[in-house]
Amino acid sequence: MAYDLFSRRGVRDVGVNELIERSGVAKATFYRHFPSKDSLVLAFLAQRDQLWTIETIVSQARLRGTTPTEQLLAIFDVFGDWFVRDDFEACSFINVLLEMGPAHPLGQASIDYLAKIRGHVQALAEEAGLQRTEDFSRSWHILMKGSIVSASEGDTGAAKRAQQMAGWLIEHHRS
Amino acid sequence: MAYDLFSRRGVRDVGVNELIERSGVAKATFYRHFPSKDSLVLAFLAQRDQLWTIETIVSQARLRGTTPTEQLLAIFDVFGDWFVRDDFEACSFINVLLEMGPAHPLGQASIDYLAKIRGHVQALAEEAGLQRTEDFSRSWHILMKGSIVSASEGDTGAAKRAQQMAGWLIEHHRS
DNA sequence: CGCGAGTAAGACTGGTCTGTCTCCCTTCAG
DNA sequence: CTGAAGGGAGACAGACCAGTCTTACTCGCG
Repeated sequence: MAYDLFSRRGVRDVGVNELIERSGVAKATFYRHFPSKDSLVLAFLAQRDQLWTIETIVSQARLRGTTPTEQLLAIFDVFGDWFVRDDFEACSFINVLLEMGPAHPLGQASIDYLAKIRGHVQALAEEAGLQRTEDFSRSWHILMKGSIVSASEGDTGAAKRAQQMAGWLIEHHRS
Repeated sequence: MAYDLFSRRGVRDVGVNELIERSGVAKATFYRHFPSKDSLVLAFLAQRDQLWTIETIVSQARLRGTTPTEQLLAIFDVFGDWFVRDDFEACSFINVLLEMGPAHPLGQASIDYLAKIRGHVQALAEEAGLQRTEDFSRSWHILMKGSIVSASEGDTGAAKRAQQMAGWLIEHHRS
């Protein structure tokens, strides 16, 4: 409920009143469960990490490839399918970070979840036996985030483009 | 005035009342010049294109390199200097696009200005005699946008990383 | 039965937002 | 000198915001 509204329209555009009304819960009940709207947004970000990062991107990518290298590249296959969906809503972590700024607690939380994504990439890179996996995952993440922004602009081929550069990146981290 | 506030804190976070008060102009006067806040934001985006895209990124990059290829790569040298500035405020076009969505007029305008940036890259690629410059500029733009988001997260080395991948991209578009 | 916990509904507070309107002063042209 | 135009200051409207609180109702448990 709140997840769909927040991920589709952004955390700033959806007010507490609307959430209350749509979920059929009373306002006092809401504030008994969450001390503030920000704490609900924090819960949303945690749910986003679980549903999107872990259960969609990472697990899908692991399913689509047999070797760790294939699984890494498969991330952009998953992105390719995701970018053409009509309910494509970009990355909530990037959205919240840019909307609230890195100093805001919600921006900080977004930075942490983005670092977690980078951790998944780094783990796959380790499994693939690549060199300098910290640098690798940071470069890889640039491709992921850049392609997401390009997809927001309407470039549905952004995933393929990023995947090509990702292939070169893997090559340069083999030795 | 409005330019600094909008670019630093985002167009949604800065209200008309604050702009009025800081600029010492009367509210009626403001609304005589601009029919709505959105039209002021449109003017801001145009100014951002002029001051930042054209007069900072493009002209700086052209100054720092002698050949078109060097000038392309110099974009990320300019980014590197920009990322470490304490008043680094990311890319207003990306911010507005993600904040308002691609359907909103301001989101559309941001998409147009981002396409303009891609046009500058494509022109440099033409000068450098690269192949498939449309694809090239779209891939290049992924690196630009990805590194900006990474810089927002605090990765000050994002420009160097993007520049390395940009070098590989140039190589693959030579023939 | 009786009581307390939880909840729906929604009024309310104090603040914000965009945008309109009034009042009054200054400036400048004829 | 006079009158029109424009701008500063700010009240105001109407809508929204997050968050608090009151009222009335419905449960489950002893």
